[in-house]
Amino acid sequence: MRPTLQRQRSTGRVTLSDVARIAGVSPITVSRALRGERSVDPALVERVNLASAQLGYVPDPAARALASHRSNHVGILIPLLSNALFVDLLEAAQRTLRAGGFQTLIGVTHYDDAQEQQLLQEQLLHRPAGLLITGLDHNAATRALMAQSQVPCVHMMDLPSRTDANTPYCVGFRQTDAGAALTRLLLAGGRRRIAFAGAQLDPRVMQRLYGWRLALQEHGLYDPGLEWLNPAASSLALGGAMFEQILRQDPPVDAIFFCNDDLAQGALLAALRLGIPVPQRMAIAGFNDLTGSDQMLPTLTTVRTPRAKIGEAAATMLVSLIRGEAQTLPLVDLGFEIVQRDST
Amino acid sequence: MRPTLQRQRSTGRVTLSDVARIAGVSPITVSRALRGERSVDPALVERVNLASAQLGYVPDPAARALASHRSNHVGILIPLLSNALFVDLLEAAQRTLRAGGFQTLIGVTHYDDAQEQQLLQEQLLHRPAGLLITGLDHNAATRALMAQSQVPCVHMMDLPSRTDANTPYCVGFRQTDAGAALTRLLLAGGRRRIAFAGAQLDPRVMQRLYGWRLALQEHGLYDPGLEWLNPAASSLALGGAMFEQILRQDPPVDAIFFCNDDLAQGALLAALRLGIPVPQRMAIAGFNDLTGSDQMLPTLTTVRTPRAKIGEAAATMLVSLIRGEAQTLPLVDLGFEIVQRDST
DNA sequence: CTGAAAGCGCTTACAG
DNA sequence: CTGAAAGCGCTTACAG
Repeated sequence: MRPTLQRQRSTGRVTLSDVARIAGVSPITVSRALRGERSVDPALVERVNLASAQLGYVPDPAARALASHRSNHVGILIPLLSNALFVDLLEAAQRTLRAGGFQTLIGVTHYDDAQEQQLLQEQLLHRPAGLLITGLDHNAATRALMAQSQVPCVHMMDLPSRTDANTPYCVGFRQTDAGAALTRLLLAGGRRRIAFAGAQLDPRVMQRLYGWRLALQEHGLYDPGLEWLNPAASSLALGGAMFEQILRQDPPVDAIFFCNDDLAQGALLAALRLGIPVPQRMAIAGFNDLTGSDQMLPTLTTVRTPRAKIGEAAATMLVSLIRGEAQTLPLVDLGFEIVQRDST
Repeated sequence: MRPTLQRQRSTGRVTLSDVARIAGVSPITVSRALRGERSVDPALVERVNLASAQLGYVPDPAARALASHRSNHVGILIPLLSNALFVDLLEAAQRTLRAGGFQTLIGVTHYDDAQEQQLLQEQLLHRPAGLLITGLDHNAATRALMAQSQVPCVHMMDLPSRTDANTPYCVGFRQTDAGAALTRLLLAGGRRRIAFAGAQLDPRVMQRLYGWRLALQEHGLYDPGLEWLNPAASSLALGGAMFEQILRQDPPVDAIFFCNDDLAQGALLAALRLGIPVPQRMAIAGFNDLTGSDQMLPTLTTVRTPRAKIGEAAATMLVSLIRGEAQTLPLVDLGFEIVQRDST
């Protein structure tokens, strides 16, 4: 016997053809049965499933992607991992997507348009089945990439101010309303000079700012001098520094609405350090209800945002878009909750 | 003319063959030139690069993975995203891997062996080029999967206690030494009854515990009653609760070594709430130097761990393993740094 | 409802 | 140093 000239490239991997052989059908039928395509004889589906389980068959994602021009990846784009908010969003989305059989590709944009575009481009190379992206504001290049790719996409966190025929799929809550609601709580508590302290200045912070502005204007208490905006990243240290600045303002401020809890926590610690009584001399409120806000001294009044629910609902919506299932509304408002504690 | 019977499946995508045609060489030569394989005429490489740039060619990762049995994915396994420690580790690793042209697949194990195994299995389906995994302790099934897969792997955070021929690739620092060093600092400050408060009880926490034990034994001050271990997840609230418990211990404790900064921060807040003077009545120390520890009142003494450096160095090591470059030592010790502040 | 053929876009294994 | 052929493991597009 001469040596076999067969070219050996096969890994020991179980393939579709192996399943087909055992089930006694063609490979295409196996493919269809396993993907749950209708129009396959239920009896054959049964045989295919049996053979597949018996052999421990698992489809090769690369082969599938190459043939179908669509992978089982879902790209997720978030601004930061250092804000617990986005970690909660991400974990919930990832859990839901995994359950649906998708692999997540995570891109951290650092609030940078160029990085966002670059990350999207890299994700698109993998022909993702879907995209989950934070926010509604993206530059033209990014929007063009998304549109060209034809990949289903759900936006998280923000909701458009008005709905029309072109409304993108989005799951979130109304940041402006939340900002206004928190401000009204402070007003109801008798505060008159309420400052807004914002960092990062991303679109969601700006929407909270608008909400705050609206609420003050309703009462004729708006003063541009009460806007303290710093483009630096949000942190405890920055919150402390902003608190000290605002404390020196004249006429005196009697409440501060920080755009994120870490700033507010930093302010609370600074107040402790300086011996400023909170809420007597100064009321302090935050946003997001992050870890530790209920442990501070005094405990922090804030807005609880439903980021885990948003991540889950956005992923669920995306999966049903990918599967081409009947879609309900493109816009899901998950609301928010004011959490009043001792700092106001 | 009869209609063309050509089957239309092509996307408008630029392929290797397009580049080959323009460059006037065979597709295989393009493939080799672009992958930087040596043994291609430099003049041809030049032509290929030109043609490739001109057409804006980008290789299809799925086709590449299918043909070569290796994707450009790198799997990363970390326990949690809710501990800032792992976020820093992840971000640094991901940045380095992206620069090397790899896509990361992130799996969050929640300190659960079954989840870890499941996530690894899913990642392995994608035939990753490499693996980055947290810690050295994994169950038999996980170890078997890693070994079978033959995928290069680097372990992060931990270092094995002894080195032998089978030492896995790892980048981290000696947790035991760090635990002992921090304890010795407390001893040097005159503390005699030093409690260890641990949560989560993962392998790294246990190593810190051993270090603490060693240091106390050196001074004949070890007492098993000083070990406060709680398997629950680490949090500010838990730190506060543990502080209150330990405070009531008799004979009284004069210092507490918390296994993670969030516990210590919670303890500091509880002390403030209860009016317990820190460090006079009780010294408090943490571990990791997380965000906010330098903002607390008093500021927190802790151990600064080089997680960003670990992520970067581990990724760099992995990339060179993937590329088959000459390897230096399989073990990289990045050390740690004691940060003495006002709480001790 | 089912299948034979072709193709997705690369790389491997040979050969020269 | 270079290439023609085959193959990776699936799915698409036709046809019946």
